[in-house]
Amino acid sequence: MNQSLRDIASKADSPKNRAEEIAFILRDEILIGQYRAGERLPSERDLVARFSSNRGAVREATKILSELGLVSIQPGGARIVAVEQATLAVLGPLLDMREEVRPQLIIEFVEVFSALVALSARLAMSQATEQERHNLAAILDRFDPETESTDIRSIMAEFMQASIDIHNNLVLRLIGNGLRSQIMGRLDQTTSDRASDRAFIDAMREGVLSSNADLLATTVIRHFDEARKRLIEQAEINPSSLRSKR
Amino acid sequence: MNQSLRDIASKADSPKNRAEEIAFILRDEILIGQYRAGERLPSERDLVARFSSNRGAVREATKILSELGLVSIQPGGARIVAVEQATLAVLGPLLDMREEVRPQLIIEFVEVFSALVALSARLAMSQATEQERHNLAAILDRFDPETESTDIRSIMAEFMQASIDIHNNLVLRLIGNGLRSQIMGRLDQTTSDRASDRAFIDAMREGVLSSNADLLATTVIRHFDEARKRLIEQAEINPSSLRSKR
DNA sequence: CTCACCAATTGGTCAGACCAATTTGGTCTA
DNA sequence: TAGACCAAATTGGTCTGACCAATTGGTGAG
Repeated sequence: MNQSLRDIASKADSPKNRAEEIAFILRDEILIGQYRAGERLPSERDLVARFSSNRGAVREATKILSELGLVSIQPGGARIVAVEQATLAVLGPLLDMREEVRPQLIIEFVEVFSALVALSARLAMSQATEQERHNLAAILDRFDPETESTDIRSIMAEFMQASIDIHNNLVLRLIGNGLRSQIMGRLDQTTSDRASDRAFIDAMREGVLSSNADLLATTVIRHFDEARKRLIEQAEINPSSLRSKR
Repeated sequence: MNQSLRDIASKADSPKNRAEEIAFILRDEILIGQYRAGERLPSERDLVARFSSNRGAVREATKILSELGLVSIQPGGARIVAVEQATLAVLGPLLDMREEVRPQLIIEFVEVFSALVALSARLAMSQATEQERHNLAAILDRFDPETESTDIRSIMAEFMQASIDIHNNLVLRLIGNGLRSQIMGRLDQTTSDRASDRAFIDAMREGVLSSNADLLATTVIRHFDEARKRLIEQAEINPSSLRSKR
């Protein structure tokens, strides 16, 4: 099929103004490891010189980095903070730039995402109306193993959103927002086993219609666990060796 | 005991400069519902007049709001975005300001947190060394039902961090960062059943030492489910009526 | 009533200045 | 020599005022 799919869906964020342009460059340099944690960021005036800009724009840029949790700004100087201290918003850029950690990061994402989908499904089931359960099932019905265009990933994302709309857990919704904006369009089109996907969707459908929260949760967990294993195989490396890479 | 405990632990964020001061005021006004989603934020020049400041500071402030996902800035005007579209960073402020949604929000937090702790414990168990399991158990051992000072909540937080350090899942860590910074110091000191806490800690301890991931996960889930029910009772309202409050 | 057009408003960019706090590097002292 | 101390340079914080480009909203023509 369209082999440029993976090209279309990446490098999402384009700067809206000079400040963001500068911020993104600096962000990427930090994520790439050009500065080490604890080091000082060049002074605002130096950055002005480097980017041929003005302090206003540079200050807005550093403000963004500060919001991302990548730098800590104080009178006297701004210092780089460890990536581990940052916000979810660094996930996307990390996926875009650090090819080495990308496979591992995707695995880690799947681990977390599956738990959240399972939770969300469980919460939704505990209070969904007949109509709402029907709507959830309808989303799952969009899956068609014949056509390769129906991406099971987008269906899961939609299912997640729909279930969040039901239980309306704000915390889960905000986390979902963060994950979605960081991951959407950055995942490769991995070929998956359509038959097992079919079985998975069917199991979920049954769980939804019978309002069986436990069945749903375990189904989700199991499926994503398989997906995770597949990813690990694709990466052709064992997970424990990857763990310490970062 | 010290009755001012709950006073000490709240209203965490204090502005570091004029820009943050302005940003926080506007953020709170938005969260309080003073502007409706879709409405326009006052123009930068108007805000300058209102806060007797300058455009530089005001622009930095709106930049912060934009990073929080609370406003969308475009040439021609900035518009307020629905809270549901925002970042985890609005959780804390919401807890501080909206007393009506506070109980519900805490319940929602517990629902999500428990799932994440369970996941984190499971992941940690899958690759923890003998030493690491021992360290986890040591954290649990800090719990002492006699002294009221040992807060089971802080122990859980520490356990979460320690387990994250083991499996080193960056996605989970970043989410954990966000939740921690928003919740830390904003939860009331609720009295819990020390006996059941003791049983919970013991069960976790056993799960950790025997490296029984499933036992750990179900233990965590069950405990937090009880905590959730207790919270609902304390709120003296039934959850379904609360759900639609927002 | 609709649409094209124009003027006002708004955000984006820029230059330059001063203040207050921190940092730095040298000096003096024990 | 090691540490305390102090002064100068650096750095972020604040402020002013100006111009540009895009959007917006009202006006007038059709």
